[in-house]
Amino acid sequence: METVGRLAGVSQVTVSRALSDPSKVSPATLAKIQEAIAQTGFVPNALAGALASSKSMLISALVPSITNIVYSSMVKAFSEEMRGAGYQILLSETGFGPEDEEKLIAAHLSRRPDAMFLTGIHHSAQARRMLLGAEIPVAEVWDITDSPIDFCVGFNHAETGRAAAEYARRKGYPQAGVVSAGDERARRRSEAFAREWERIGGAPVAKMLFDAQASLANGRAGLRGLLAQGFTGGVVHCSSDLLAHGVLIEARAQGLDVPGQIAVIGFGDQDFAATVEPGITTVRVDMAAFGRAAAQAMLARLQGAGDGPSVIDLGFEIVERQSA
Amino acid sequence: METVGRLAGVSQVTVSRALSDPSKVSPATLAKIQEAIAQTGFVPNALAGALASSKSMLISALVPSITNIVYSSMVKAFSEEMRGAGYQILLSETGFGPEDEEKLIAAHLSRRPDAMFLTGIHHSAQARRMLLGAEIPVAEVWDITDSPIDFCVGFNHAETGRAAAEYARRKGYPQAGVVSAGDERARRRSEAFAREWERIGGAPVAKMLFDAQASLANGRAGLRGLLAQGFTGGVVHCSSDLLAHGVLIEARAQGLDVPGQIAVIGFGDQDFAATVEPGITTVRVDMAAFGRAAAQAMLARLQGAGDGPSVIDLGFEIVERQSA
DNA sequence: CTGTTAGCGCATTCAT
DNA sequence: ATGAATGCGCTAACAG
Repeated sequence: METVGRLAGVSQVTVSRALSDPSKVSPATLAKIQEAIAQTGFVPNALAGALASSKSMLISALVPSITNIVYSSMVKAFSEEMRGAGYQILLSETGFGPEDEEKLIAAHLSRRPDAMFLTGIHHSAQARRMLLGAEIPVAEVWDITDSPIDFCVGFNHAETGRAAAEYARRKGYPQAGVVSAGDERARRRSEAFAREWERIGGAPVAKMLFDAQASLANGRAGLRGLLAQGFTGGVVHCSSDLLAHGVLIEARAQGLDVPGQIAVIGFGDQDFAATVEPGITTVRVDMAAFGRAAAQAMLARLQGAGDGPSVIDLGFEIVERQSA
Repeated sequence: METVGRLAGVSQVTVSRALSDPSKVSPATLAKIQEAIAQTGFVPNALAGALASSKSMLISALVPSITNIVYSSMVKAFSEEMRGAGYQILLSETGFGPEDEEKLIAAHLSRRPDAMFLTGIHHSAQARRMLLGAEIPVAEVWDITDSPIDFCVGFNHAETGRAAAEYARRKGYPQAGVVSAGDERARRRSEAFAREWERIGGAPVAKMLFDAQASLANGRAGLRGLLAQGFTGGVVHCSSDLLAHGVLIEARAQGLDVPGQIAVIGFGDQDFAATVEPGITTVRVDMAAFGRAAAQAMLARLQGAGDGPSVIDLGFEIVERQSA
């Protein structure tokens, strides 16, 4: 800025002003400064700016996996919204489980983000302490709790399982099975389905619980596993649409009619759920909406507009298609 | 650090040393400092550190879309590798097209990243100038060119199309069609397929070129479009496995035999390509490998180990399955 | 092994 | 509308 200023015949402060609030500088000098910037190829140093102003315009975001469309579409919506307000996103993957998350949170906080986006509501005590100590807005997204660190945006996972169980019972399927991916929230949905199914009179539920992430291959293996357990037909509750699609493929490969012999309920309402044949009956949750809602609540806090609600439940809805 | 130092009975510098290189501090004071840190909940300010040392330990990464598994898996592999060396990733979406990319590059450079990860080889002149001016390692990934800004890691997109055409001709399919997504590289693959197919004696190629991203729905619409154009059967080259899967679904919905009436070639060898039925014949490119290779080359430059090769061609391979 | 002295490049007072 | 002075919290020499 010093150099640019000299070239424009003004001081460093004036250059700073021209950049942060052009209206505070006379049009004539503004023009000279802009020319000097163009000539020198000057790029302001945001590190120094952040240090001086203690506003980094940086938002930290931590998700379990960026290759998982559920999280990446949340982050996408979130960052588009935040970018509109001038913020950039420092994104990291935590994997599933709070161990490494703690180190990551520390690393992120050292960059003095203006706010933080976290996935889920389970964080180590130390992590909570650090977050509280940072005194910045913290969003916990994709799940809800009564005691968020700051605020949470999500829905009740167990409730989706119960709703699916009730739906399936109403349809009169003779048996039920679940196929579930390894993450904690997926398990909670599946467990809730099974428990509710049995509670309202269903026969004991066959289970295929994977440790790995959801994939088509696991969906196929899941149905094979259920059949091997003596599951002879009925409804299969899957912790994600991807698994549901895999079950569909395996059912067809085995010559089983869907939904006549095997009915399938997915989760997520990904775009392909409506496109495959038969269409997948599923639980719709609007991933992008979580990202947007988190961003809006965060921006409100960043702009000091009171604290707003601390629990934002966006709910879900069962979408009936042909698979169940 | 001042506060921590007072608590530990040492000066601020000693605290700095204890953090950056514990071996430069006596075990006794180190212990005292660590205790003081624990008591105060001190989190070092990486902004100040970066400003003072001109090493931000930050890597900028720009991808067209984070919800696209192709890019997100590249970034995933890249960031895992870079994180191992202590770097964090500042990630942004550029969308497709170099317009907004320029602004994003400027925004990223203002944070003084130690290096930059770019997708593709097409960047505005102004962007190139800024990047060159920043004097940092720049990786251009997922495509290759003879004149990278710094270095590139990718493969020849047109060549994949030509290889697919040759494969398809050898198989003797009577006609060919292409279904292509909107991005420039997808187009290049599709165009190369069509041109080569016709060059080596194939009949004129029917085309369905979408402006949008690939999706199952577009794959289905693509096959419908080809059939409407008078395509009566033969091979369909798709710019991605997702489109290929959509074509497969539509073919089945229309009662067309695969590969008897409709043969399908995809691109990418995503995990589902081997799982669906019939398995998708496709062009395998190892997304994670691009990320890793980019990271390794970047780390070498960051550690000043000469400049290394500036064009890293990781190639591709055709994977034959049942669909073609 | 530890402390002192200078900046890093800006934003933020307070002047003028 | 502009400038001078000060400090954000740290690292990098240089002493001792």
